[in-house]
Amino acid sequence: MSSEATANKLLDAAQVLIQERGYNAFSYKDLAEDVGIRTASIHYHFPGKASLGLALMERYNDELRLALAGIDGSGRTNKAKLKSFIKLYSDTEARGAICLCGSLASDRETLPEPLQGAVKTYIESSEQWIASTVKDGVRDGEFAYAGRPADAAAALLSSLQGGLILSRARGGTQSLLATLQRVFFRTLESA
Amino acid sequence: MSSEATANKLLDAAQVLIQERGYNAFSYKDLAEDVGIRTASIHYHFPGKASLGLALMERYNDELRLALAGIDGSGRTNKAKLKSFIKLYSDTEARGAICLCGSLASDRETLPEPLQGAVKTYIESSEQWIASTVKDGVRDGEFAYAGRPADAAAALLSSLQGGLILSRARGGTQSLLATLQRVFFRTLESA
DNA sequence: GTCTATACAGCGATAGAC
DNA sequence: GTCTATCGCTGTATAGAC
Repeated sequence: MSSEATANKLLDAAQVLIQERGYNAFSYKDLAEDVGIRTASIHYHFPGKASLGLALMERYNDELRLALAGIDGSGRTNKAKLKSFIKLYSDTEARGAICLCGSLASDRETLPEPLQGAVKTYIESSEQWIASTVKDGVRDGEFAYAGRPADAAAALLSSLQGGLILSRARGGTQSLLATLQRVFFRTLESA
Repeated sequence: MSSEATANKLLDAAQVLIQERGYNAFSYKDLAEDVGIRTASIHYHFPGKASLGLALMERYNDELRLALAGIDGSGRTNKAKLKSFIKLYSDTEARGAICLCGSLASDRETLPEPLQGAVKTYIESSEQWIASTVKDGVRDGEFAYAGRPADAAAALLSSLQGGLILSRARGGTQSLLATLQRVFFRTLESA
């Protein structure tokens, strides 16, 4: 197995485990069993848990950048772009998972500092993109929203992150994220 | 020291630790140091970590019931009541903490089943109270909101829980919760 | 009620063979 | 790259003295 292939498998397994259980409730043993190697071998790819966590969150940030660039290049309306963004979270909800960033943010005080920084980057990137898209939508006459786009962005991201956590805890069958989307667009259509 | 007094001190310390670090990142050693006893003595009050966690969350649910009853008995407007509810979260934000329920909900998959149930109770109680208060506010002409009160409730609670987590992760100086309140009332005033 | 002493499992991590 | 073997530490929990 090439080094990179194994490293990616480790990141995949770690991401699932952190989204399911949190940063402090997964072990090298879990990881080793999922990937099919021994715990000692993990240290060849990542010297410690901190470096694995940082690499994972950096990959997650890269994926976000790629996803947002894809949405921006789609040429759709700003409303449709926001719906695509929310769909990223709906898909996570459908898997019964929470956002990697949200999971790590909950455990923030126990994270190594570089990982805290990567989490912050994810949040800021998301907020900036939402705010920019809301602003464009108002400019193009898609929304009537008279408040600050940055406020709407903070409210949307907060509700999505919180919504994923509450959705799993409620264990309900209906989609909480669909409701959050409805309420958000109602807000944007307020004058 | 009476049994009850020590038990309460243990719950107090555990609550701070869980809100800071999460359920899986605090230990009996932390608890013992905070309260000033030995780890073995904790088992006299709570046979295991699971029973301590459940007792803590049940106390938290009791406090919520009390707080909501106090707000309901205040005779203020529904808008003022909702502001009082949001203030419970603003105060938590000001302490740099997150909600005990939100912290536990993030760790859901690793919690003993009875604790999961208590978390769910907290969420449902909160949503029902918000929905009921929004409904009364619409009836009394305080809001113009034409959507379902339960949807507004889900959106508010999600944004408050997510907002506390994001606020701490951003490490910002300005209050995110104040922004969330502003956006929420803008939504309620939409037709 | 709280203590000392201890059991025992799990953790991340390292050394060195292959 | 992955292995076996092992280290030191920390976790929850128990037994029994006081």
